[in-house]
Amino acid sequence: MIIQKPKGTKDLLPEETYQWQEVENKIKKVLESYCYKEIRVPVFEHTELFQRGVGETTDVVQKEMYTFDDKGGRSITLRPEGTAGVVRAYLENGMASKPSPVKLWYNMAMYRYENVQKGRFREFHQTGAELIGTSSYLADVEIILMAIQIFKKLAIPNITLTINSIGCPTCRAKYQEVLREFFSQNIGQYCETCKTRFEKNPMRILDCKEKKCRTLNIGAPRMIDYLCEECKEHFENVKNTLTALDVDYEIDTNIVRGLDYYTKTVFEFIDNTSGLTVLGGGRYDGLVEEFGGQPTPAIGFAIGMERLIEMYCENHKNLIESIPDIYILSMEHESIEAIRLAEILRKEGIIVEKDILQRSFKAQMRYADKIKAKFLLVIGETEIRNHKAKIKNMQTGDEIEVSLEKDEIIQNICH
RNA sequence: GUGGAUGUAGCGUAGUUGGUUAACGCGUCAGUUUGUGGCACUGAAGACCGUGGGUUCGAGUCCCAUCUUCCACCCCA
Repeated sequence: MIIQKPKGTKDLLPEETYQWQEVENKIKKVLESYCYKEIRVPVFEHTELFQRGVGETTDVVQKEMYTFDDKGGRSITLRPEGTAGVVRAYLENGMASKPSPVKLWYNMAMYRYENVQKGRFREFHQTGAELIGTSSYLADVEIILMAIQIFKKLAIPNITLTINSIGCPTCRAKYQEVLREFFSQNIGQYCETCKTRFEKNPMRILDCKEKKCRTLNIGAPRMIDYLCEECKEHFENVKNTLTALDVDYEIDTNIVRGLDYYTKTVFEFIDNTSGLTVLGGGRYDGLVEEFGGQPTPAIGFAIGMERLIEMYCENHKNLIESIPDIYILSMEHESIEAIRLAEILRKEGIIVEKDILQRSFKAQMRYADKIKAKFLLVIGETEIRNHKAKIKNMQTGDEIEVSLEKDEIIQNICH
């Protein structure tokens, strides 16, 4: 083996591809039932889009982007997430003047230069939804409900919905001051990364996994206690409505999303078995404006497809693959007739396999069996002369004589 | 970026204290004489033992480096 696939990438073999399609189709049905429309945007964008959208200080932008100069000297980046590109497309294509709200969904590959581990790849896929043009808590509720429906549709158990509010820029700035003050008391005892976080983004310290930091964090001020009136009311409305709708959720005041554009409501769906986040999302009321549009509130989420499918397959072992309806067995003298018949049947939507290796009769029989062909038709000299042949049911071994007419053949293999 | 484990035919494995043509199972292909598969039997193809150095008369077996895969930190979906 001279060349192997780049680190963090995956080949999807036919078996898995069918599994993916199954999951993708189910998700699509849910999304479309909420009137979301599919959008596809470029794999690469100008680097600046992500720097401004995702945020200069985030890890994603600072150390995880696939960035390069193209031959024209432009700085290009492989998308590390979907929202920035979708919002860019929304503005660039004048979708702001479509009836509001604009509801979009996507299923796209993402690229992040990270170290590979469980549920983490350098090329991975996200299916996401973006709801642009409403600040109402009803939007938050709808998008969370839609996420829940996806898990229901896929019959995936054992997930927890956690929500939090990280406020708007105004109240968050105030909170960060308070937080800095709290941390400054014994910042010396924190781990090294937390010390740099203290300067860059103190909220991240809350998310630290180090034991000593965790204990130091006890009693830290919580964002939700510092929300401004508007943010507070919004969050209350979201919570109350979810409760009224019998939605189970937990409030996790430590959820700090890694992308800078989030505001107000943020939420995650956690796989209780692996502890990984399979779906994450939140409001991003400032992003459209950041990209030069009119101030436009929006909310969205993204599902980690590799993680989701991993969960799905634990509960669904059934394999779907396309197997031939019929195998046409013929020797070389009759190959023209066999090809003609195969073409006619395929035109009718029948899945047909036939010999293209010029194998012996017996080898063809064996092959038909191995590929699990449902029926078998032998075309030989006598069959062509009499315009009649036997269709064999490969499971039962029964044979029925039919004329070599497509209708009669189809009739006998479709039921 | 840091730390730990891993790497032998398509897949799963065996390879004894370093010693001649690297073994087995599954799979693949072909055959077991008249046009009917699944079983069984026979045979074949397929591995420069992840890669590159080094030690040695001699390395899949020892040493170093590097890459991959897996796991943890970090971060995220």
